[in-house]
Amino acid sequence: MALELYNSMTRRKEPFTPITEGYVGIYYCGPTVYSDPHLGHARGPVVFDVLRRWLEHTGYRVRLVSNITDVGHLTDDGDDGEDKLLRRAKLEQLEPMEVADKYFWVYENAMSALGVRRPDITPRATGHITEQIGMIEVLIESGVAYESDGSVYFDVAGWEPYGELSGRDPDELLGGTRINSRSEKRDPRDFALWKRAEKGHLMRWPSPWGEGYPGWHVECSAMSTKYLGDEFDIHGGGLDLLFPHHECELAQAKAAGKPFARYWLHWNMLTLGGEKMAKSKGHVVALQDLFRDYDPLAIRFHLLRSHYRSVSDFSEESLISSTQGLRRLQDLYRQLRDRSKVGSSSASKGVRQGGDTLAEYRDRFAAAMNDDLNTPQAVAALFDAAREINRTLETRTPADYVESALSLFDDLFATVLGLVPAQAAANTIDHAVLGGVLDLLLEQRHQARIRRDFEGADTIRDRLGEMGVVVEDSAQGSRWKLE
RNA sequence: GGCGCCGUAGCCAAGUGGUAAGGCAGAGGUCUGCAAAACCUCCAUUCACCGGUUCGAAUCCGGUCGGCGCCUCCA
Repeated sequence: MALELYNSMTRRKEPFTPITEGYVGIYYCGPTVYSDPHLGHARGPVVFDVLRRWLEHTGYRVRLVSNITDVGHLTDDGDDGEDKLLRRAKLEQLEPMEVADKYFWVYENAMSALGVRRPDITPRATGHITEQIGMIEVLIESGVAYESDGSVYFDVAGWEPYGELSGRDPDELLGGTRINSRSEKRDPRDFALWKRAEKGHLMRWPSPWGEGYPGWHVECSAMSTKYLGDEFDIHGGGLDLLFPHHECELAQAKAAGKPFARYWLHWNMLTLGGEKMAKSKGHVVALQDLFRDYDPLAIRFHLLRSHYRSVSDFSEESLISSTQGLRRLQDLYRQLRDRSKVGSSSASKGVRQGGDTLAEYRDRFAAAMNDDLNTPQAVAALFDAAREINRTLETRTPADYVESALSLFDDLFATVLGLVPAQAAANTIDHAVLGGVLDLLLEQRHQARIRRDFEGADTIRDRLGEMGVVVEDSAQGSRWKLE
């Protein structure tokens, strides 16, 4: 079964066919870096990270581009709105670029903790002023943009398809728009491509229209097409960006003669107590705060346990339940690695396709992922696989079954969903000494148990437990693991 | 007002015409010196409510109630 994705443009699931066979170009809108990232900022990157991994797993070569907005946006639709970055800069007594850089790295580190692989390209708006100016010039030449007193606006009325993505009727947009008599816009619906920099405005660049700074929407049109071509496969973003941001991006790009994105993917909002997380209202859960109490990978897992197009209401209770569930899968993965190491250093590699009784789970996983990235169902398939594997491991342990199970979890759990801590791979080497010492202690404890010195055995277990080392006894002997 | 979405067990959450996935929590059991882990069993005759279509609906249509998003910056 082939991949289908829900395309916001057509409002349907569509079979995914890339422009160039075997290659996929993806762009999604990253954050404006002016304050600490919150949980809502994590959903898109995690979902697109999994999309990218799934595409790669199924044989595509992917180029993933995600921007960083480091030119703030206007805080209101008036001509004298204050820039978010500038406001923050004043608040923190910093250069605007200092603010952007500070929060860029906070964002980067948070995404990294969440197991999000870095995009292939992370373009910053301030690094692409030239491209943006170039695109604006094309739009002016085409007659769909006009200069007005040092600023440039897109002429919405002059672009017939406007509204095609969001399903909005341009004529009805007038209704709710405030009439501003002193506006330099010809039409209240027109949006800024370039803004004249007033005196004291810190971020400014020279342009054919005087010193100023780019409008918000144009950066994405310019940077996505620069790195992915005038037409590319997938454009993503939060549902809250559908209008006006993506509508405007699309209008600009098409008016400049670029076919632009073929599939538009929008992830839905995260809510807190039923209300959308919003920085402006302080109604957010900061990622840094969550990281103090929860494993970042559990947060990643939690995000994948709901479908990206559904609203997901966040609570610590639900995150705890995800933490528990993830632990079960990770424990099994660890055990499979241990068993594989012990049992089959020589015979393993070639045998795995022989007795793959777990193919059913791979198929279910694939079917779920191909169905518009239904990660909740994919995860469910893994839980079912885990139960069967655990059951089998209790009774008999054919070497190829262990290899087959490990292969399944390597591919789907570790590689595609990215739910294994990065250092796990290096664990065996880094912890060689630690492991040896722990094995020695467990041997001592085993001797104590044989003597029926349970007090002594329990002391070892308890002391290790205090250090974060969990000891588990089984028919095959005792195991330790780091919590 | 315009456009759109949602309401599934204690909690989280799939399923959008064929008779309710999965996770967490909970109960009982197996194993164990104990514990942990794991496994087994149980846990929604029912999908906000009312009508309709259909052999058959959580899924389609109409209505009611409740909640939310976008239309201004927003992941």
